[in-house]
Amino acid sequence: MAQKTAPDSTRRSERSRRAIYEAALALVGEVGYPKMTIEAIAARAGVGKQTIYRWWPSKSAVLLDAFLDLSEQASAELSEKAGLDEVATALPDTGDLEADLKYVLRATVDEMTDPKFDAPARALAAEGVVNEQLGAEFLEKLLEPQLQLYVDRLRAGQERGEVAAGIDPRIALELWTGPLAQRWMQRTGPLSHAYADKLVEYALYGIAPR
Amino acid sequence: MAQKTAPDSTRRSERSRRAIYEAALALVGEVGYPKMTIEAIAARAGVGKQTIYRWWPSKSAVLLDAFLDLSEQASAELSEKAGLDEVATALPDTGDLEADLKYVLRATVDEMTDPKFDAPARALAAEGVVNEQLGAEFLEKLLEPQLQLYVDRLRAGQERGEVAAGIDPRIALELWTGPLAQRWMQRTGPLSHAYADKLVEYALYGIAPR
Amino acid sequence: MAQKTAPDSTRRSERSRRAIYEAALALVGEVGYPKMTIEAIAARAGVGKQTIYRWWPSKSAVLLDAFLDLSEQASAELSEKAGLDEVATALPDTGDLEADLKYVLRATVDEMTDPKFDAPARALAAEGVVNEQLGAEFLEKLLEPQLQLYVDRLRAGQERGEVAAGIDPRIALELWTGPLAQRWMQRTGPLSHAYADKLVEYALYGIAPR
Amino acid sequence: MAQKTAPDSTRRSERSRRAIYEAALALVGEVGYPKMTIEAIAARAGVGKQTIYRWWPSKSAVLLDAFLDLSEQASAELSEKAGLDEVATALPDTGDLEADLKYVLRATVDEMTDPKFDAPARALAAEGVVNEQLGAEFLEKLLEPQLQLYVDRLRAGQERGEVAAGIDPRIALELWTGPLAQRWMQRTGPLSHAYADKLVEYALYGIAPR
DNA sequence: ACTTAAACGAGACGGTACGTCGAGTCTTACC
DNA sequence: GGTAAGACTCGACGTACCGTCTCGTTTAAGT
Repeated sequence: MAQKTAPDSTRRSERSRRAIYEAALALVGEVGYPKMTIEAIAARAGVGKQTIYRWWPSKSAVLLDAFLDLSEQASAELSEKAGLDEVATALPDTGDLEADLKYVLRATVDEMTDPKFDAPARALAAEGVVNEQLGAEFLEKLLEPQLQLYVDRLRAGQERGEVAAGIDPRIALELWTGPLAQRWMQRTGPLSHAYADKLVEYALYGIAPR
Repeated sequence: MAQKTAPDSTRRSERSRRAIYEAALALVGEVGYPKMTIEAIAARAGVGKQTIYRWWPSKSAVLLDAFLDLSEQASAELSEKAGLDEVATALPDTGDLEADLKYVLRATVDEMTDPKFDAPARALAAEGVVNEQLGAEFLEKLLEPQLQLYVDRLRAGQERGEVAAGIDPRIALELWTGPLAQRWMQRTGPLSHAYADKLVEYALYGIAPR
Repeated sequence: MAQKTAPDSTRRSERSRRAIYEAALALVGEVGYPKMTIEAIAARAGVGKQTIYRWWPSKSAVLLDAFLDLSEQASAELSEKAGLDEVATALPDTGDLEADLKYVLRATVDEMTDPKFDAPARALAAEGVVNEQLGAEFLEKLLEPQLQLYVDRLRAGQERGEVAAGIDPRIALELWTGPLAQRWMQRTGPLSHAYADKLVEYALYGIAPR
Repeated sequence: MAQKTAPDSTRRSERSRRAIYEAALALVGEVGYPKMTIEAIAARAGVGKQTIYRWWPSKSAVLLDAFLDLSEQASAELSEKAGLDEVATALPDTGDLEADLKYVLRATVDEMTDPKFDAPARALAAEGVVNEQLGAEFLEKLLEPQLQLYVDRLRAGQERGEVAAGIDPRIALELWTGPLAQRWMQRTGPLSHAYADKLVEYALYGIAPR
């Protein structure tokens, strides 16, 4: 079942790939997603259109890869600053779930607020809402790994009695990721550290009188 | 601050307006948002393109109005079926917050699952993520009124002691709207009545051991 | 065989008619024939589009009437200046054909050079080349009467022996009108009094050695 | 003074160029110049609109090139039929100017009467009346070369005493080209061989009694 | 080091949709 | 009933990108 003579990735030009990522990210920030056209990316990257079409099926796929690349770099840098040899692979676990969650959510708020991430991330999120295939990839490569960290931390908490035994971690984590995502995507309210803190508290202790 | 000789809305063709709404909703369902072009809407509605451009600035604006119209009709029908003279303007309040919320959230899940609503709503939600202006209008005209119902119900609950006094209703309601929105938009998990129920329970009582 | 309820010309607005003529002539001069649109004429004349469509079938017809009106006014003025009670209805006949023709052709050159006449006349001439119906009307109402004057003068000349007996006046006159028309329409050379004089001489005496 | 990144003519599609010429000529004949739209040409030629806009600035320019191409082909064919290796580059010169002119003018009348040439030629002539730029090109590329042939023949005649010494050939030739052009463009009378003959006679010997 | 095939830049191509303009028709309100 | 105003359907405009397809020109692997 031969592809249309699939390209030989060993001979791929790294130079072009990087230039395309940079062009895509720059354009989505400067002129917005709809005007981030394949032609514009090619022109800005000094690359032939065919080179883009050879390696990606659509402009959203280009942007997704560019953004994944950006994220990797960013988390590598972050880990480096923290003096680590490797990228962090788990949430902090000080034994105080509330504090740990607040710490992480504040960082998430900061990232959502950073314009460098905001433009491409919004574009991808939006595309994913409507384009199931891209949404799945976005979910799998970006969201899921992050959500899994919460699952792990919650399970650890459960073992230690920080979290009630019957709780499904997969649903529990949505008590804060959901609201954050909604405020970010639909702008239903401001994103702040104070808000993040409140979310954690409400999620942990509920809104009914104890 | 004169527009470009704004059109005279008293002479507007009601016939065309309705045909445009129907065409837009049908197309977004049948071929998806990207292929729901202005030309296709015009052709299907038997209308000149100019008639669309005269009254709306973009295809997303057309779809928004079409969807608002659809929502109005739908809620009018719903109220009628329920034997009411007017459209429902508040959440049920039986004195049992948990039950009331579950009832409403189950209905919300059903709506999110209804393909008639799904396609246009997704398209608008996606557009709103990226297009701040449209997002604001979507929020103001559709989301906000619904969120306000929760605020009202929660305040009533607070007075009656169903909800802790210090709770900010505006944040509290996100404990369930956020997760639902996220599952719907980002497909992070299935949308079911059982899920809705769990959300309400977690939100009310928290995930920490009581 | 009723027309589409033919308009009642007795109730026609003279005011509008004049305004339309002025607008058409002004526009054809200022922006050229292709941009002399019905909408532009209506707007400039402060007139509804329908008023134009009621009385004329096309923009070329409007321009033709406007130009005929202009010509009438112009020749009326001319006659007035010459101290005549009526419009001139014949070429001068001093008994010297060569002198008479030179006099008339010089005047024709002057008119062709006058920018007030040039723009609309060119537009109409061009339209007439391609649009047989308009061409016929242009010929009948404008050209033919002028050509007839030459026929009359030539016949008078023939009786007096100024013109050879066997000559067909209808063809003879084209020896100067043809070249003038060509230089004007196709810009094959400059239009000047000297050129007009030469034409008359060549036409009268031929180019072969006598 | 760089154009807007002028296209690379070495990579131009010959196939498309020919198809466009054929479509333009066919359309101008079938539906007339005003309905010979760029879109119709593109559709008929099986070509994208952009391919037309890339190489020509307007539909009149397309038609001019198509017509020039047609003329070249036609005169090539003509020469071939006459058993010549090259295209004829001069008028016949038998020593009898009258006969030579009559021969050529009869051929001109035939061409003006041929519907294959008539439609595009009229359209171009009309456009040239109003559009100075196109008129100049029409003149330079089509008319001028033909007129020059007369100049050459007349000068030869002058040397041989067929034409009076003082005659300006550039004006003399208009004695027949002007009338022919006028009859063709303005339909002031029928175009026939007899008419052509008369024109030559009048032009050579004048209309005054000898 | 040389050959050679694939990736590359460039950009012309057949298309689709854009947003605008004007044509010609129709309706409304005014005089 | 003619008129000014202007909304309507329709079709073409000229532009922007799409995704495909040549063109030479690098460039890197395998001799």
